[in-house]
Amino acid sequence: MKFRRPKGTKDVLPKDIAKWHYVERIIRETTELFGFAEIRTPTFENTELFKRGVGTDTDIVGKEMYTFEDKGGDSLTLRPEGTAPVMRAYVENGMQSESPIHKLYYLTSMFRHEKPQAGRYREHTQFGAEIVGSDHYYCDVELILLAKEVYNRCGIQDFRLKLNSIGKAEERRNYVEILKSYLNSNIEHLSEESKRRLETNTLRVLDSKDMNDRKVTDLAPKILDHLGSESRTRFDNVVNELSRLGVKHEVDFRIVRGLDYYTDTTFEFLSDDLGSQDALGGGGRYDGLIEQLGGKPTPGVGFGSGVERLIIVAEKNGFAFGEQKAPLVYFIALSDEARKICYGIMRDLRKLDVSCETDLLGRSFKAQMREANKLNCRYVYIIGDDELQKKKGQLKSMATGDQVETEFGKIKENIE
RNA sequence: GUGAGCGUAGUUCAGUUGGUUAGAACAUCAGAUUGUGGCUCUGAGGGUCGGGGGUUCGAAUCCCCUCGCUCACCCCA
Repeated sequence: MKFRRPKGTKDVLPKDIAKWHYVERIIRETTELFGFAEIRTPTFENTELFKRGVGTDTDIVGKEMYTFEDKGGDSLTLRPEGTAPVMRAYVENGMQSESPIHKLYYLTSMFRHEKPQAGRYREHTQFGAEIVGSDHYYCDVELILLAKEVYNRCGIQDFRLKLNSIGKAEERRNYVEILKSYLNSNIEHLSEESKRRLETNTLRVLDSKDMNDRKVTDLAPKILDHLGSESRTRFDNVVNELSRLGVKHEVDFRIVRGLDYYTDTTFEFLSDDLGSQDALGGGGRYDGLIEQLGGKPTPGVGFGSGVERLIIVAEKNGFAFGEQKAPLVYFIALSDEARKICYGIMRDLRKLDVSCETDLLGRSFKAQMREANKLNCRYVYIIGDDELQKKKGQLKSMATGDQVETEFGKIKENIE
């Protein structure tokens, strides 16, 4: 019997891990530079949280959740998205009474039962940031700036930023009625999927890729023309501020997002280096969510961004990730007695933060030299019978080939 | 859930109209005069040809079923 990893999951092997560490570091450093603090929530939550927060008509909740019953009969779900859990934690821990505003970020796995394809996994890593407690338009801008800065620092320059506003709940309800009647009058041109969606999640008809759907929606009434003055002003402020700060963007009425909690600003970052799944990240404002989860009415805005996709795009752009660090000194012992001496020297060096390792297979001298070379060690330290006698080993630089007799206790002084 | 393409050593791939013990490169390991890496040379290990069934004297090759992978639809990060 052969075991395979579950469909849609991945193994990150040692040869690729340096890449992940590097990107994770950029994400954390950049996000903290903007004054965000990390928050960690459980890998699974009560299923009801996502039904309530994300919405039962969404694809995520409707057909993509990993839901199971535990031994106590509770229905639990592996986190399919980051915002609802963070807001649950915000409310549950009374964070609003610590401070009127919180800037939070996360970097963790998300789980969705989808059919895997390029850039789409069943377990994927997302970093996201949320600003809770303020409805100031600059919050929206700040988050966009943060995402942009992370992308830039990963060598990604040529992504597209698309923006839209879907207004406040009531404005959207009114608009949806207008859109519905327009779509109904053109229903014979719509795809089957869009016909179904027309009733369940009308806005989503707008982001259909179907050519015929697009012909219909191109001429559909636009939500931006149906916003109240407050929403309209906020949207104009966001757009103008982005322009003023030199952030390229385009307004696109199709950016409606698939989660129910969004209000007002919505945005997506798209890349051409990603095949069919072209979203690098996306987000928006969710002013009703916290109330929905039982908290006091509190505004919030956030985004999520796929780390696998970020790495894919960075790689395509030839980004130089760091390399795995090689041990500095490789110890070669030519006898059992010499080996014991090595173990002691290595213990002492490691206390001094000098990285070192030695052969664990009892291999030949030549094989050990080869190993040191393959690992890219800067030095080898050789102890044979002569060296045991003199209590001085041979410290050899792999780059120059130079070799100097060095006392057992004086290796650190003779390297670097 | 729907559709298309692809499954041969660890990896990337060859494999002639079905015909002997299924190959190469890279990788791995070992050796090339006594205790010195990279380059080179020599050699070794490693495959139930995704799995099952069928046709045939004979199947990696033909047929059927099945599983897996990949990409697209869908959806999103």
